[in-house]
Amino acid sequence: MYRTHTCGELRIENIDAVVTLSGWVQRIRDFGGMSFIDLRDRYGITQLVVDENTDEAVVAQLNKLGREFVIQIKGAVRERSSKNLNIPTGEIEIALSEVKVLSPSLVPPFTIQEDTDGGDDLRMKYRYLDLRRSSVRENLVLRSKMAHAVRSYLNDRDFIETETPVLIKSTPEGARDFVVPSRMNPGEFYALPQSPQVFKQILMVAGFDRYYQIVKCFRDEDLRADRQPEFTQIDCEMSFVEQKDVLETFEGLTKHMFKEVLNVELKDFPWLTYADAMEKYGSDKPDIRYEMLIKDISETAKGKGFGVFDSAKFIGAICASSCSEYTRKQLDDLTNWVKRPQIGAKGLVYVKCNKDGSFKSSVDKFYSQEDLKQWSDIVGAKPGDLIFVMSGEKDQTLKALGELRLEMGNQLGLRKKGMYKPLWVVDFPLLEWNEEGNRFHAMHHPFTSPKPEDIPMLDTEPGKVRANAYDLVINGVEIGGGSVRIFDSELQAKMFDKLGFTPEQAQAQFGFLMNAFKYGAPPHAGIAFGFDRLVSMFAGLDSIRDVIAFPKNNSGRDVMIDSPSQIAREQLDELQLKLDLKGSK
RNA sequence: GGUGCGGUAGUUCAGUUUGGUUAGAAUAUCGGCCUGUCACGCCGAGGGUCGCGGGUUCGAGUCCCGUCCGCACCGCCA
Repeated sequence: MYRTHTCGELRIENIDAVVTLSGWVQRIRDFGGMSFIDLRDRYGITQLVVDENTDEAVVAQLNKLGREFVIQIKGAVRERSSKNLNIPTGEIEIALSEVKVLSPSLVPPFTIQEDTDGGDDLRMKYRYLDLRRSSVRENLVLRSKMAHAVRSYLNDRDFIETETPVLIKSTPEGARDFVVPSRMNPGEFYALPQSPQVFKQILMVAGFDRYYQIVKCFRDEDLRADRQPEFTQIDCEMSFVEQKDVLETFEGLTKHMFKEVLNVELKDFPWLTYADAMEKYGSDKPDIRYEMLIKDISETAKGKGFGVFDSAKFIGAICASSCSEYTRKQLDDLTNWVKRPQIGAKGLVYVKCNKDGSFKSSVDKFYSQEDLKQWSDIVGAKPGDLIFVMSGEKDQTLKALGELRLEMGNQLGLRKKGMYKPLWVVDFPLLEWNEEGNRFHAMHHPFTSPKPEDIPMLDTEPGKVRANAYDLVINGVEIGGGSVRIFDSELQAKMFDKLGFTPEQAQAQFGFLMNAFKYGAPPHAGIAFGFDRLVSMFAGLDSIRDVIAFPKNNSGRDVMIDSPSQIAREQLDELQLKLDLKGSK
């Protein structure tokens, strides 16, 4: 028997018990005449003690121990003479009577403790050591709890958890696919799913009525702190429902998770149309923990002789509270910040609303105090506030103001951790124009149903057609999205036509789905949540890497197992594949 | 594909702006002392391809060019 107790278990009640423990040596504190060893496992740390009463054979073995050795020990539980009330086991210690090394350890390349000295790269290479640290482990425990909360909520509501295949078919729409060659079908490839989308819709045709799956999805696109090539979705679909039914169910799921896991009670989620989100926040995933709304001041700002504004399609402003004392340097820094290529603004106009009620702006030459007062009224500025104005093409300007709004939110500490403000963004456009392909792309995916009242516009103004598509946004993070689906094969065929598919292409790519729709498809709708993002939000982290046991780095590499890697010539031969690498490697 | 920041003891970093003696600190490791620590303490030791390649210079961790790697972001992500 390796242990009678875990290292997090023993308390003052266990005094005098003779116990066996196993775990890792966290640290040895050697006082010459006596020594303390912290023994660690997943459950906690228990202090072992060696003193003048300890058997000499045991004392002799101490010299051989080092950090991260796995040992098994036996000893009597006793009360500490000097207690540590910071840890649950801090009132007791084990007087060692036996020590056995189960497995020695090399000196680890970084310290296994809360504030590790290891950098990200090194931690990933030795992820098995990094995972021994309690904070990383706790993130994964949190993840497990959240998955449990998802399953209990959905199981209670008659959802059926169903697995869908991972080796599927490549499609040209959307993200790049990861592809897998098929040995038995030379020259042909599977693709890994970007989402189980078509399978869950077919499960609805099959009459499953309510489906869910916590499932890996794959996209061969560049990575970010919140984007991994393989990631996990809570994927769901429901039959005989309308948009509001889906939103209700998954607002309920979200509230359930917050309550069960974080003990946070969320209020009902507001709805915001995509159009309003863009107008007010310059983003389709607004952070509504704070106001600072974008206001249109085009009317009052034009026609005063300031050429930049006079020629602009749109002039927008936001108001930063209590920032009128911003220095020249701070304003210059912000101006440079919005001029970076990532934002791409041409410039930034400011208006300081001085505490005495006067105004000082970077465009005083063109605008009177009365003009500036008008702007300040529109944005609702008070004396002591600072107004930022940007102009240009409407969509670009709104987005730039949205970025500035987020930056000011950061600077002013308005984006508070531990405060959660969810909302539904609804009525997304069905299509968006793609300059590169010179055609419309589905904004959500090609199975999304247009709003019935907008269907006539499909032929006249496709860009204006709204979809029954929705996103769940929390604190400016897109947590999930979904839509009411098309369940009519005719309308689905029309959608493919609008997306530039020939009937033959549509049939080849998605014929199985349109055929399925010909055999009695129920109205259905669904949603998928990005599980990793949700876990990282619950953990208070900005990156999803620390809530994934074995994440990939910025270049899509797993530095621990060193993948991707080359494969043997024999494997290529078996697949009848030949490499033709362009650059040198 | 693009922009920015970074790469110096096992590790995390300082040193680079303004080129100049033997490249430092903390921590880790090893040795010594220590009976109540829990980030133990004290004393000592070892430990460096300054990412790599080229250039400028009497002299390069420091300046220039190239390149590789890491991180963040833009593009991309239906």
